[in-house]
Amino acid sequence: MSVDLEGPEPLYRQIAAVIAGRIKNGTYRPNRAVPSEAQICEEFGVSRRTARSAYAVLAEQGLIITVPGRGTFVAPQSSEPPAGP
Amino acid sequence: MSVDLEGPEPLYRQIAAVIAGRIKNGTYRPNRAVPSEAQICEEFGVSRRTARSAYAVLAEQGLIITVPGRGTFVAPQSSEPPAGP
Amino acid sequence: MSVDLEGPEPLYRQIAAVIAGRIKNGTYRPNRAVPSEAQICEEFGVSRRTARSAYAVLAEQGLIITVPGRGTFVAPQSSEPPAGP
Amino acid sequence: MSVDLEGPEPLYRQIAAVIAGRIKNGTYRPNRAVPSEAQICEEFGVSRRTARSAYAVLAEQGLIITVPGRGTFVAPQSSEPPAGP
DNA sequence: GTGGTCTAGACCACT
DNA sequence: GTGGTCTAGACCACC
Repeated sequence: MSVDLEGPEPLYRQIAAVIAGRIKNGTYRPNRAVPSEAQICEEFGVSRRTARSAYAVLAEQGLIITVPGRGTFVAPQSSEPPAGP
Repeated sequence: MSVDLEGPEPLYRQIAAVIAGRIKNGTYRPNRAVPSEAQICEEFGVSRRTARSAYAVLAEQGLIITVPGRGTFVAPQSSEPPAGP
Repeated sequence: MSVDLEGPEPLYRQIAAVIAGRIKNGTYRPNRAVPSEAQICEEFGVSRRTARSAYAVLAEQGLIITVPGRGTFVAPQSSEPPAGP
Repeated sequence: MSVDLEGPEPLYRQIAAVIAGRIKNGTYRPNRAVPSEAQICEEFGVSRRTARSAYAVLAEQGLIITVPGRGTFVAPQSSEPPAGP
């Protein structure tokens, strides 16, 4: 769940992977908020720039959507929902 | 740990061998950075071109990987890790 | 250019009318910024909510457009431009 | 060909539009370099951050491709070539 | 020389 | 509070 500051993988990609994992395992659920950019800065100890880059990756993958002034949310039908019928 | 300026072995191969040795004996560990090209230039007193050639050899052997904008790193499962279970 | 705190007209409408006047007489020109919400607060001594309400009126009239992260601007071809051909 | 620093459109989008126009009208031709990020900074008087954002837009549209250490280039079959058979 | 990554800070509208 | 935009600076590998 943590990132490797000294590893070869860019920080923003590591963070994106961590958040993507939480979305896929149901920690963050569809139509619910993911941590704000500021919270990402705190949790991973990175600048806002890096936090935004991480979320840009996830948005490009369609996993999250951002709403100016409101926040960032897990996309409605992202990947595999944690529970079926 | 030094190089032989007058021997038959090309400088860049001598340097590559030194670095490979440090990787194999655990001085440089998997997923951690090796010295930057600039640091190689300083340590061995060589040009940047020579430093690059040395790292090209190591990359071809799969010992290191380079990541644009982040640096050069020891490959994840390179050769023998310094400590077992 | 001032507002009437005791009159029947809501503050935000009075402010909207003042700004609309400045747009129409060319004080604020097309594609140029109008005062930020914070500046409206200062100039008229109102709360941010009131400033926002005033600008909401102008946006509804098509006189201004807002761009997240950049500011608020006079619409491209708003009403009567100050100078003809 | 210039940008409006005070207009509502974000700078990076204005720059992206200018470069896209030059690609479409043949000023910049397929498989040829577009201005480097540094040149964009100079020509439009913006920071490198803004220059990169502009090129990110064009890359997303498939108009350009970037090659680390080499430069940025017009994509091979971008849009309408300026001359037919 | 090139682009890729990262930091620390700012101001804006929006809720 | 939120995200969107922008600046000024840095270090890195790559050519």
